[in-house]
Amino acid sequence: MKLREGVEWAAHCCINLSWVAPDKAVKAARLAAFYDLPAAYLNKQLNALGRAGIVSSQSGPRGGFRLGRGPEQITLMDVAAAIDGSAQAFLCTGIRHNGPAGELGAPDGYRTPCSVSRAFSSADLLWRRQLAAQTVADLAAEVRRANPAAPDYVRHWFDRN
Amino acid sequence: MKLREGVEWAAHCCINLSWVAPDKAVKAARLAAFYDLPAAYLNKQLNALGRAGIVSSQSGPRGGFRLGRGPEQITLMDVAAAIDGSAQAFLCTGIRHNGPAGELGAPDGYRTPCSVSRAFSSADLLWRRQLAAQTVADLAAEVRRANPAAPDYVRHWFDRN
DNA sequence: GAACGGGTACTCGGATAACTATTGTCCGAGTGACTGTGG
DNA sequence: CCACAGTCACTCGGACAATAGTTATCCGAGTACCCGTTC
Repeated sequence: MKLREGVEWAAHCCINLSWVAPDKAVKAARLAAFYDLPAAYLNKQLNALGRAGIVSSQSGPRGGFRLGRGPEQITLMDVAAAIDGSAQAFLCTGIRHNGPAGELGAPDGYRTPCSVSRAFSSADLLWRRQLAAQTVADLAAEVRRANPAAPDYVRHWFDRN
Repeated sequence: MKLREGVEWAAHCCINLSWVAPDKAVKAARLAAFYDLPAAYLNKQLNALGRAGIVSSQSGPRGGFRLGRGPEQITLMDVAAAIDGSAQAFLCTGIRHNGPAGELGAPDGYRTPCSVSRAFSSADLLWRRQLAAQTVADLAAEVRRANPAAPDYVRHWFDRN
């Protein structure tokens, strides 16, 4: 089980975007440069955030990305789902319906869902709840507590160019 | 984020193995036939379970697999870790140390762990706890509740050959 | 009749190949800003 | 001086390639059983 690397990038970018002036768009290349990331690929991830409404984008000169809504309205689950998809980790393929095992459920098939599937779903649910409980604003506040200079530093760095 | 398909197979096989006589080994081909799975590939997964001590294996005629310990001692987390690896879903690559972002932590580097990483770790922890709280014995009992005929059916089917 | 040794068939285990998904790159479409011209 | 049209440079967005990871297959190593032989 592995999350795509883009999730990390996207989360950090959201935090940074929460610190720049709301009316200022930051272009992908600039966001990438802050962490030495491949610009074109980060752009791809930001596209995904855009499709999910987490950021809004604008083409052309003075274009770029900005948060699509307040940072307290964006959860980590939103970000993870936008980049990595919202499918749950365990996909029940229903193997118990195949072969001799299928006879057990006859004649009307299994009625209750697979116990294995339910077990994993319950774990998934906790994972999702925990991510949904943490917003970009929360993370930004935490970063600020550990490093009070961060917001200003970020804002000014993105203001240049 | 996606778990390997083998996790599902392994979980079901563990449940089935919990129902056959403890001194009877079941060969991979037989376990596979029960669900119409590719035998050689399932064998690979069972190898992984063996390396983790979840099942014990024996070569040669009358060989096969059996549970390495009582089903109440095997958690779903054990199974998932054996097949899918125990690394957590979110791997912090520490991008904040790269490029201009790295200057923020200067001169002695960041001291507290990345807030994004911590957020995902907390979700991971809940996921793991939930899986670790459910044993193969629990799942087997649940299957039995939904379908009381299952244990006998399985035991007898695996007894033939 | 019992014990022993060799052969045989069977099953796991890891090495090898095919395939799918993720990661990375590139170029075209769209957009706003700038410049020069005319009123 | 102001308004306007044309041109240009810039940035996103999706199409295309490279790489890594997962899925599937195959053959060799090891093991217990069976059978024939010998004491």
